Amino acid sequence: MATILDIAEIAGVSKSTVSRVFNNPGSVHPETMQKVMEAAASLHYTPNALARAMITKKTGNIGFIFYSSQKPIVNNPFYGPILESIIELTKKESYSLFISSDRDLKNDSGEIFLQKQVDGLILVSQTEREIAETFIKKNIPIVLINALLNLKGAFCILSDDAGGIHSLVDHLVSLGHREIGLVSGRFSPFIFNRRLNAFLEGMQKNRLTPRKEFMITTDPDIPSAYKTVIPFLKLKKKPSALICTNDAVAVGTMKAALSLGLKIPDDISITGYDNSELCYACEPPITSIDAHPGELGKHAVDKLLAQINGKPPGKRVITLDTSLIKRESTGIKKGKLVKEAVSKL
Amino acid sequence: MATILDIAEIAGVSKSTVSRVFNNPGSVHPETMQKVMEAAASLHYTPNALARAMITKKTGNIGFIFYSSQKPIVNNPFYGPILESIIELTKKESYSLFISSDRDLKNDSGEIFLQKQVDGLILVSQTEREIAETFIKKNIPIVLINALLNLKGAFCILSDDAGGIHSLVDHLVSLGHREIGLVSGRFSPFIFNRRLNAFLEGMQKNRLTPRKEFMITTDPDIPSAYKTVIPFLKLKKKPSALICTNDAVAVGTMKAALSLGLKIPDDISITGYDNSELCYACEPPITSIDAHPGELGKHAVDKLLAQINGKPPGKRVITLDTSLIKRESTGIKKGKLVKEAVSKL
DNA sequence: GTGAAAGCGCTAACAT
DNA sequence: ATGTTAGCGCTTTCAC
Repeated sequence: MATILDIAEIAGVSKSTVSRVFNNPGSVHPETMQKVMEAAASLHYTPNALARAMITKKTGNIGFIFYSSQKPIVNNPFYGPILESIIELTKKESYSLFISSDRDLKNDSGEIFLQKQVDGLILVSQTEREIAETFIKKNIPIVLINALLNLKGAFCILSDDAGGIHSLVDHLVSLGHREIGLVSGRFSPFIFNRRLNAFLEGMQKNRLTPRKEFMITTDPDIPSAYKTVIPFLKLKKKPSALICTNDAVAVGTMKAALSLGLKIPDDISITGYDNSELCYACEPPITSIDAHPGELGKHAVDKLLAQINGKPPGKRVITLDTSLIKRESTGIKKGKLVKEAVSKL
Repeated sequence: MATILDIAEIAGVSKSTVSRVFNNPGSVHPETMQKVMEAAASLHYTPNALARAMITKKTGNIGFIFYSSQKPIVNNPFYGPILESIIELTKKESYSLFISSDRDLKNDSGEIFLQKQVDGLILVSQTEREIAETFIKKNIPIVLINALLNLKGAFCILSDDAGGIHSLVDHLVSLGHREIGLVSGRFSPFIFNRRLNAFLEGMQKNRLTPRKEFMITTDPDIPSAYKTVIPFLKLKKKPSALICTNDAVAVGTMKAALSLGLKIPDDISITGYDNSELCYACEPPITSIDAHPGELGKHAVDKLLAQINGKPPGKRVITLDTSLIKRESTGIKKGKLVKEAVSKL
């Protein structure tokens, strides 16, 4: 592998001049520059990013760290699009992206340990306070997505889960539903609880009493949701609408309902969350919440780069709005309430 | 940030000894080792991976390079799971994973240029011969996934697309179908053509003549497929079965058929490819091909690490089998052929 | 078993 | 505008 010394020799200049050609071209005589460029090309020279980073203390790397218990991170309707947008945006700013799990942040003895050199970190999903503190202390900028830490230097990008769930409850209520259930997917505790509490709040705001029997929990994939929900749907007493905390759960729930001969939305309305492809792959298409994951990624990258570049990073906590996407899985509640509901529309 | 020099001072030894403690613990007196470890702990020492890599010429990094035109790479039913498995496996081997697009491999003047230091690269989807050659020449091991290059040192992991498509054709033929169409998603030319040719071959093997009017092309997402396929399905003369080159295309096609009042599989059988969640999210569930993307990732990592560690990497080209997953979107062809078909089953 | 010294490839003062 | 020098943090001979 060619080095600047090889180039310097061929071009008949010192290695500092070669270095300048690449880092501060303005300060070099055009003719010298020409010679250096030619020499570099002839050697197929590639600068050694390591050596450069050692001096500049800038690696040009950003770490994307995910919560290891969040098993499918790439094939996740929420985190996948976030990662996709972060890849895109960091690339645009000429940063490279390192992917690893939070478990790799600790060495064998459990101490927090940054294996790789990075200029900043984006920590996604559940994040331990200790991890965040360690990096802040080491002056490595961090941004958290979907985690909230009351810690100076811990910039948090959140989605307005409460708003999302509220808009679903309101939507269902406006359709005449009073008995609304919740099918919660087992996500990180943070999100799990955020959505659960939002549901309780949303019901309360509408002067409705959430019933414990109408709140169930499942692994957040289609087959699990299907299995979990079948016995529940066989019960005599069941809600006229179900809010599922993500689309996979909604699909499983819907399939279960259909298999039991229930009509959707006539017999039961169902909503999802994430607004993934699943929503319009199934029949009927599912009403869902678009959390704009790409936007979350964008804000995270912006805040991280601001910190790295010493610019004012702005507010420490940002919560992004969600959008309600109405589809055919939700409809007017059958029965005596129909008229009232219609008048509300 | 603490360095080995700081530790050396506290422990009262030379920095070489400190270095040895971390790299060759056997060669150090237990007592000395103890002192060094304590000093390191007290300083929350983290080795500088950059400095180490500069000397050892091993970065512990692997690059995952994707074809930039392959836009959704993370949220892709085929490449997503590959990435997921590669993240998992490289992590297990204590490597870090760098993600970037093939476009970042070239500098402004179009020269191939490795911005980051890596021990090896996994190049996914379409890969330019020139890129592969450059890295091989620089002695950086590479493995290609879903690309075939006749080039010494270019290890290729392929999925048996032909086998997959053939098993679909055979399956449909066994159900009595004779008029089979193809809805091709616009993927990379390599995969596009592989599946197209496999279709032609598969038909031929069954002594059937593929008809050009029954072969259409679409962008590989649900809404595009839906739109593309509607006018086609309105034609009088149409096939009794359609092979779609991925699940999203199949879902779009199925939705279009259903919207036109066609019954599936009674009026038309439809197959997908990828065996993603979409297959069982829709109604009826879609017959598809599982290409075992996780296995592709595993083979890629294995071959790459073998090269990196100087072990025999084995065969240069590996083609992995696929599995046919039968579901309810395919059924016996209606009409006079039913009896014959049933007898074949 | 340990220390001294050299050097990985590069940048960044400091000169000139 | 260019060359000289020092040094980033670490590993690795080579002595002892």
